[in-house]
Amino acid sequence: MRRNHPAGRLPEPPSPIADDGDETHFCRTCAFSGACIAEGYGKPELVELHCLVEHVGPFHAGEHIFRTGDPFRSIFAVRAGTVKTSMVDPAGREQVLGFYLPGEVIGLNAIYPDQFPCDAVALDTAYFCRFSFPAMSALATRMPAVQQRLFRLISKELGMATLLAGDHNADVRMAAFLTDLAARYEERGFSGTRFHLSMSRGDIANYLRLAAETVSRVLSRFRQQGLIELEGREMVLRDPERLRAIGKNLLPQ
Amino acid sequence: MRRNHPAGRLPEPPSPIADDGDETHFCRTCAFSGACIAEGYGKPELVELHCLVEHVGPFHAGEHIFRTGDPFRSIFAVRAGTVKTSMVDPAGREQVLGFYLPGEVIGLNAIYPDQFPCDAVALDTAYFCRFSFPAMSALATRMPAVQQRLFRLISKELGMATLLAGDHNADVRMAAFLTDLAARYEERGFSGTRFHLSMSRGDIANYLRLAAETVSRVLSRFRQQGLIELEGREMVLRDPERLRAIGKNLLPQ
DNA sequence: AATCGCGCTTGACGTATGTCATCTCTGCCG
DNA sequence: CGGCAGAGATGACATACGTCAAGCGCGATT
Repeated sequence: MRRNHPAGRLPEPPSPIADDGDETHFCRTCAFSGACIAEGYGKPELVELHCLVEHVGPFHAGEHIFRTGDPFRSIFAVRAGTVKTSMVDPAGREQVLGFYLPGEVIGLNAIYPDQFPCDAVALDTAYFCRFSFPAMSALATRMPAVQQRLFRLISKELGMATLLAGDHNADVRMAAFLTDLAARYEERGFSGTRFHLSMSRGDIANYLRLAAETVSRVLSRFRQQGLIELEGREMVLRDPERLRAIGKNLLPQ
Repeated sequence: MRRNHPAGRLPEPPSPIADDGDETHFCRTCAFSGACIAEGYGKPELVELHCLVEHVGPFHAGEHIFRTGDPFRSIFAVRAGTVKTSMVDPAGREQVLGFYLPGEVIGLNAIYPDQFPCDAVALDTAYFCRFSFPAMSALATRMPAVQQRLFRLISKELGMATLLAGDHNADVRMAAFLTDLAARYEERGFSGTRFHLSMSRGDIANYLRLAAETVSRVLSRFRQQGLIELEGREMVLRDPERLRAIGKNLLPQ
């Protein structure tokens, strides 16, 4: 069967990177930047927040940021690249928990068990800000905006996990996945209609609790229906509104 | 088909109630009691924690504790009774999010959206401690143990939601559900092998993302296999270890 | 006592999606 | 250049679970 787009590769999408921070300013897209803005720049606490940050990386595709069972000491904000978190269930099957883009935070689910309950693997070259969690907690007790930010980050992640746990068919899951990804790219200032999928079909399938073959079939059908353009891992959303409508049952609001 | 247990009703299980708290002591089973113990009793902050508690109830079966969209001002610790939380998706289908026993806390998923994303309904007569969340946050900034407790409570809920989102068959889901329920009853000092199911088969099915008929069939099979005894909603776990083994893929650790 | 409604169970059947197998394409490496 | 491995697409088939339907038991209402 012929592909329904003209010959030739799609143009390169912009590369998502959020590393515009320095010693005294956060990356604009960082999940913690709101804490600063809320308090006003220049406060002495801000300097402290920066002091407890450590820049780490690069991690290359396939490298672990942390592993299941590692003692929980830090959370990580993605500065550049994409991360997959996953756990291996007692039957030895991998379960993908999430994908994380620049500006997002990984490691929050380690607070309760006090050790990482999952692996985090770079899907492409990735850089991070590492925040010592004890230090951040201590800071949070003096800086209500930081505490608020942490509560909201965890609570938001809880909301996402809840939605994914719902009972939805393959089309809904796939459309919601694409819409969510697009919204997150857009939120961070990247294109919300044109992006690179850093993860394999198998990872997407696993994340959505589908078989890889089902993901292939749904994507093929979406392409036939003119909802998307897709060549390899280069994605163009041709009809974001219909995608949103299809996935609405699984989307917030 | 004949039931495989002798004639006559099962004996009444003990009624789960956790209301042994007073003005200066928390209920032993309360999720917040740890915060006190960690700090040592008698500190002035403890009195403050008690000051921001308001006892509410009774709510009778079917009554709402809060509704979707209500502004988020408080979280609730269950003192007695059982609660179901659920959201209605855009297609109008109910999705049960969880069941909460005495000592457990509801409302944490409202922090991020700043309004309740779900309904909370009493399944039997229920009493609560209501904690003003702003007051509790403020207290948390002065009392690291309270902050820690809140972080851990939300993070734990995140872990549970993640497990439920996994891809597991009906037997695994049902066995894990029963094992988890038993563990939570036991943790609070009630029998972990003999308890009353306050929720309908339909609610269980919805929570586990199965059809009510499937729940009936699985329970019937578990009964035939001698794993459980069940009459109406009175449950006896006859082989908790095998149930745990069946559900292990979905259980923490 | 008769009626009704609801929760629950059980059987028959349909279907969405998983599983297995094959094929293509691409990139990598000797 | 040839061979190989892995990702992805697609078709054929299997199955777990949902849906539909019938029937039972029990408590509430009249």
